[in-house]
Amino acid sequence: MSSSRAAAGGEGGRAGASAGSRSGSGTPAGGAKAPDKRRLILDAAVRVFARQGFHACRVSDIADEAGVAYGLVYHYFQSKDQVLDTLFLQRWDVLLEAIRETDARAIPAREKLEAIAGFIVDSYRHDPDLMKVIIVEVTRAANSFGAAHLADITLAYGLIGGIVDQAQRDGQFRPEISAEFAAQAFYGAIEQVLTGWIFGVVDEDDGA
Amino acid sequence: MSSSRAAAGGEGGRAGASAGSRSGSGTPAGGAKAPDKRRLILDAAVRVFARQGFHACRVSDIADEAGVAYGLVYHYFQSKDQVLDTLFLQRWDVLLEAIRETDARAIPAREKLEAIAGFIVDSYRHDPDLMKVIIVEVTRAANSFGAAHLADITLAYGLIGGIVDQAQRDGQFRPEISAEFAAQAFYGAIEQVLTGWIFGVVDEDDGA
DNA sequence: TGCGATGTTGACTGACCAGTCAATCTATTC
DNA sequence: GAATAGATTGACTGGTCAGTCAACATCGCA
Repeated sequence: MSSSRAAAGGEGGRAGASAGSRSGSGTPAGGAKAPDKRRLILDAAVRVFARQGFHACRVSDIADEAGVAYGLVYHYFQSKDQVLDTLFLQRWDVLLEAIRETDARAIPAREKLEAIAGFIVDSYRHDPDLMKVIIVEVTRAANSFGAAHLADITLAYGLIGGIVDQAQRDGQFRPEISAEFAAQAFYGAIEQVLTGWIFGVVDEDDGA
Repeated sequence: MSSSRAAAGGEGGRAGASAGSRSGSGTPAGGAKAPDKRRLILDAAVRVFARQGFHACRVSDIADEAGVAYGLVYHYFQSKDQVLDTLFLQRWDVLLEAIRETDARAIPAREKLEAIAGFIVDSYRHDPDLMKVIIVEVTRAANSFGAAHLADITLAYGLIGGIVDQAQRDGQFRPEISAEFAAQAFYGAIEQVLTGWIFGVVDEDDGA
């Protein structure tokens, strides 16, 4: 479910304005024919982006890493940007869904936030490269991809803010600081800790 | 004092390897002759970087904004990178000094952290463009400039961590989570809130 | 006033790389 | 076993910019 939706979401941003002109788009429309190479390219891109960074790498690096020809990347994706867009949307949808699901549970707000933090940390432990790419190249890249996906990113803050807001009305949380401020600080703290792990400036122990 | 020190720190990173070949380097050595144009270029760069982003802008944009010829940028700076390096180092030194000074005061650790957060927020209020550039283009740009200045950035985390560590020994703070973890989360929360202000996803009220 | 040093100019070059495209290969269908 | 459609290839193009450089302007000093 999530993969098809994420793959379809290709408004992109930068790059050409000639979208949706050809037949389909990413996935070869109806007949599920060649999911192999497309997936291969995405997985290779994660590794290359994580290793060299999005801007520092060339499309040929991705093709080489995937073991396919240069042109094939453009057979499955409209642009280099769209490869990253796809990776991001795919994962971000999962995160948003996890937040919504957590929020729906009948547990104290504090535990909800702990669950969300735990989910993000688990995502990192499960696939560090992918999380590195998403955080470093999108979430924290406010001038490039962060701007293109600002709405999606802000949605996550909003959901977290909603949890805090509700808890403040219930009297679970103190009302001194605004919910959206708290949400921002909460998310920022998690992301910074992950960034610390990613770049090895702190080693991985917990506490929260 | 701080400007001359910051201007001198020019190991840089990327770009050419032909450093320090010509006479002096940045500031025209001994005789304080033309501080005008150099400062003009730095100020223009702040505006351009804040508006367009470092990667998206051209060196000619900086020159135009400053009202000087293209080549003059290269008279005062070895590379486009070095312009940003200079801006960063200049401001970061001020921050590090503020943290050290705060730490030296005989006040509770909680107040120290509040003072540091306040200093960063004040820096933003005083010159939002400069803080935007430093946060967006350096501090959060872990793959490009963040990597080049990792040592400086980590130094700040270390100083904050030191405050927490001391407070844990004193019994002021609980020892459950490691000091470096706390420092990372503390700094991340501040930076994320500022980022929220910078990109207008949250409006500016306080609470902490 | 003349001369070296320093400041200032902007056209030009060289490298880099995203994206194109025509050709080739590999099913699948009738 | 042709014919069609999609998959795959990689050499090539076009545009973009960082950085260079040779010429010109201005300043300070003897």
